Amino acid sequence: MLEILKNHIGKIVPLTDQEFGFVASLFTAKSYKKGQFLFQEGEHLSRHYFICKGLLKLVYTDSDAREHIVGFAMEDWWESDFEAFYTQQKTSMSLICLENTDVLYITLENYKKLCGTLPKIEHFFLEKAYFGFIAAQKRILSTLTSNTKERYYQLIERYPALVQRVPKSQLAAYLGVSRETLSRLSR
Amino acid sequence: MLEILKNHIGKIVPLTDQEFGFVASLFTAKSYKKGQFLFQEGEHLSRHYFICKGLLKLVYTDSDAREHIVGFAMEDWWESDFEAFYTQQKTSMSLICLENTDVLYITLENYKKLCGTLPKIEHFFLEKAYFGFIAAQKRILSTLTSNTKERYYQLIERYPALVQRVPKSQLAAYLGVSRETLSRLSR
DNA sequence: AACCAAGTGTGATATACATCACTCTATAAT
DNA sequence: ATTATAGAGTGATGTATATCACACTTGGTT
Repeated sequence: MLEILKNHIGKIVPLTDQEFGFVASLFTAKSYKKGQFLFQEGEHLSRHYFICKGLLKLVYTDSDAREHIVGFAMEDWWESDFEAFYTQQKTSMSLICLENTDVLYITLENYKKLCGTLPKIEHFFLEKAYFGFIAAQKRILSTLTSNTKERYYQLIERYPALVQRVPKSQLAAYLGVSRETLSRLSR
Repeated sequence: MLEILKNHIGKIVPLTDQEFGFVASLFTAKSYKKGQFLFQEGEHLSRHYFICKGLLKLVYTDSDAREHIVGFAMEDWWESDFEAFYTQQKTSMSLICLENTDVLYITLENYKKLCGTLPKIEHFFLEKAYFGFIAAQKRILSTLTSNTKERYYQLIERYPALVQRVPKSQLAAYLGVSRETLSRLSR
């Protein structure tokens, strides 16, 4: 699993073996089964997750117990409740496995140590943050400019592998429409 | 105007006078009148803007010539078409003054020089990027969980000063509803 | 073989919102 | 003083989507 992380980081900031040895020493591997929670709404959260294998959903559950999917995460993605992690508040969302999943996680303490020691890694996370922000802005723009059908086809185009692996009811919860409406789209 | 920037950065990473002198040498001041474009869809963009005074909208215009407001920017905010700036593609959006506006801008070249020289500043931008991402994610969640009326009141609660200064038709273009629907909300 | 749960499709009805058309007001321009 | 213009309110109507109810398929479990 560490090899996956090394390749992933190396695409943006190449690291020497020694540097990566330090990075690796700050991560912990863990596996989860389909249906398990990595964290749950209202908990304290001290981990940022890198997904080596598997598929997850980041979920907000509203007062009527409806699930809204803030995002999916699969191989080579980072995920967490970022506000809760970074500002050390209680989580407002849950991270749940849609498939059996292997992750590497880093604690906030180690994250700070890492960025303080290796500026290259801070640059790596900055780049990740920029592209996360850009992707979020595109999703907002998509809801402003497009109807449900268009948004669904944009999703297929943008993340074809994801759409194959996720039930349509879950895609509906991501797009913000009912599963019935999504089911009727192609007519 | 430089004093505003110094205070702004200093809230996250305190700088010595010498350090800030270097920062300041890489920014350029410029003023715009209400209605002017800082940049326009389809242009090349090499500047990242810090708003010292004024109010702007970041706009995407669709194929039917409808304006969709991706975001507003006012005092103490940073704005640009971030993807275009950072990856040096053509802009897909326009940045337009809603009031007379004073900005400080930094070019991509100077931005890279700055981050390469002063790791503290890279940390500053990382923090800005994180909070930008968190805010975008909250806006997405707001569209998933809430109806128009709720989203409008969330906007008022979150940015009361902004709502005072922006015409309701523009708020409608930000919320993604027609101005008529926004006008009928309170009934 | 029988049963159960998850995922999906679809009909009927209700509702939120868009759209078009018109009006009114306040402010700026002539 | 008169005329534009921007912003905002509102009535009538059409449409996209939510909601409720039920049926069907599939793969796993007893």
